[in-house]
Amino acid sequence: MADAHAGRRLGRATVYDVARRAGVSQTTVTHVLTGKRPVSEATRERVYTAISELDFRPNEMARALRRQRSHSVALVIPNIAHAIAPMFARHAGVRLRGSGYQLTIHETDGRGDVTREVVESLASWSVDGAIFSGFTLDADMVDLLRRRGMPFVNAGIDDDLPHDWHTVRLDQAAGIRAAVELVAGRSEDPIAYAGGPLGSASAELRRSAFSLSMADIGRHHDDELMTSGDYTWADGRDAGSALLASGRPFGAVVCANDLIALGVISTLTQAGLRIPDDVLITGFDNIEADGMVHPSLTSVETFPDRLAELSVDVLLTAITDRATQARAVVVERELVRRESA
Amino acid sequence: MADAHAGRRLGRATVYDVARRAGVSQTTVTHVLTGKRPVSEATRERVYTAISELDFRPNEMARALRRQRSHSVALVIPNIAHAIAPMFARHAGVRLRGSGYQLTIHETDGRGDVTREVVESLASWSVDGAIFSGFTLDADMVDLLRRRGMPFVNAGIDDDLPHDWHTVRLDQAAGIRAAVELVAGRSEDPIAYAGGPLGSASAELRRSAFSLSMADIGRHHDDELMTSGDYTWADGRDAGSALLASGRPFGAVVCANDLIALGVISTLTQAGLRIPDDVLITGFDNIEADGMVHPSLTSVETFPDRLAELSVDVLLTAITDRATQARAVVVERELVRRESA
DNA sequence: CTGTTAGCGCGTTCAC
DNA sequence: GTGAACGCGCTAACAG
Repeated sequence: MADAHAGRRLGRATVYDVARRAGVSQTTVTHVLTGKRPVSEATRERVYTAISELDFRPNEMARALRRQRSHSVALVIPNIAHAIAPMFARHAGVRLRGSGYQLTIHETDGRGDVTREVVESLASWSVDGAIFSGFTLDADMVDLLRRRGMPFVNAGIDDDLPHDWHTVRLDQAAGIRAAVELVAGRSEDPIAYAGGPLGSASAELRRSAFSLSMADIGRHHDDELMTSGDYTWADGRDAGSALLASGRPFGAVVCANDLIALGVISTLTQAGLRIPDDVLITGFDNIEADGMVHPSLTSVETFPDRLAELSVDVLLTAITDRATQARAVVVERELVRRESA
Repeated sequence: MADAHAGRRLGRATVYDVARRAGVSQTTVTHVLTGKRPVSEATRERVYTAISELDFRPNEMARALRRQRSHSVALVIPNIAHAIAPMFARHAGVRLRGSGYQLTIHETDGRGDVTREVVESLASWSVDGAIFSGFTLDADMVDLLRRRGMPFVNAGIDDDLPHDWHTVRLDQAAGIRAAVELVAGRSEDPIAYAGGPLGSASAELRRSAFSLSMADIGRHHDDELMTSGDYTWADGRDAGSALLASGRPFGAVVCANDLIALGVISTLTQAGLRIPDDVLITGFDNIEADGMVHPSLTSVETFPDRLAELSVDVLLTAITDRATQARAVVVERELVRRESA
């Protein structure tokens, strides 16, 4: 009988080649590979030998086409080089590989149109699910994802709205509260707040967490001692100047992130104030630089590893069991004490 | 006549659906999509209408299977969260998307066995080519890549050996030389060197670049004023202590990287020395923290964007024209002057 | 426990 | 300028 497959073999061995060499059918080879049905010990043995002799590897594209899923998960983020994104990506990747999945990374630059385009493309790549991290999905996008039947989780979001999709939140408020309690316990003087940009959900949340925490511990906050600006070192310097210019005395500055804190320290130090003797400073994010500056910066740690692992776990559950109700997980934050407070 | 394809449509529209709706054949739809053969204006119009009406998107897995290439390239790195890796990944991704490619990232933790496994898997994903960054490929791996017919480029390597494959090197020596010349022009006192780990190719290269540069400008280097240690802040602190303990006077410390430099500054400052008045300090890598410390750190910049773009360009050329001779590109480095020197 | 057969959705001959 | 038909390599009914 003519061999329909003979004479191919330009590149790598196929299941068919393995089957022929092992003297079995393609089906059997597949089932040795996937373990989806029992194969006799002897046959399996022969198949494995053939596989290693031919240096066979299943073609993942063919698999994905056939199965309609690629055993890969997408991470969709604004910027892979930003803040905790690299750590998040790293830990998510490790966790996923542990479960037999591959991670692909897609940047959006924070643009909605790009995000939409990415989502559309994910479906055509047979991606099994997606993790959206570092921003909150809008209703349109959620709708699109659902229409495409793509399981997803929205991770690292820092608003405090209720959402009816899987979320893994960062507990902003708890971090700020810990910082407030720390400095309040160490200084009777007024406590200042160097905040993030007005209008940013995350910044507003941190700001109100500050006010609430102050009220909770019976301390009055002074609006003159609250600044706002971008999450940058330069704006942190400005914040420091503004606080000094206010003429109000203050014994501590709780900052909305580390870059701002470092800027504040820079200004105050230049003005002759000593940290932490004259003013206590706390940051937020616990970036690498915190331990390398003088004074080293007390900061609120986000756990990118926990965040990533929880996100992956939630997603994998959603992939396996598409009917699960929307889960909302919260990742705690923790104060890392250093010299500045 | 029975329609063999009728009744499917569980998920997304296929070329066949588009063809039927536009009243043409699959073939024509494909050719409208790929532009690989002329299609009359009228037909094309009808096809496009059908495409948008059905919200059609080609299934990338089917394409990849058919074409034996996925229009994607792999970035293989030890650790996505390390040093310039995030920036590299970002710029490589942007550049690739600009050319219609998708980037996938694969971490190896610096382990040879993982690297090998990754390479094997790349072939089965029909990846078009690979960028290996942050380490030098060994002969075995190169051999494997060639057997698999996978175009690749080895980027961000910092040894100075000749290689017969596509490379994009970092010019270590030029950066060190610039630092030496800068501090030599500003201080007549002996120049110290705080180096990286003994035995690391990169560290050895930087160290010898230091010695050579010193010789070139007619300055004698003192072995007592040369330290070694890991590329960490802690080891930088030790380096600073060692230099002080040597009892030799020195007017500058050229450091093998920024973390070491920040550690050195930390120690020297604590010992009462003023930077840059008493001692000039230079770093290497130009990390984000450099601009946020006091004094801010003069450092040697690596251009991750240039490195990434050149790597992509070399790779794409190799993919297009597999016969090109091994290319060796060098990315310059540049001194960024700040307060410390 | 094993084999036969029919596609997954597309690109690409070969024919007209 | 357009179609019919085949197969990329694999998995999954269906059969025995």
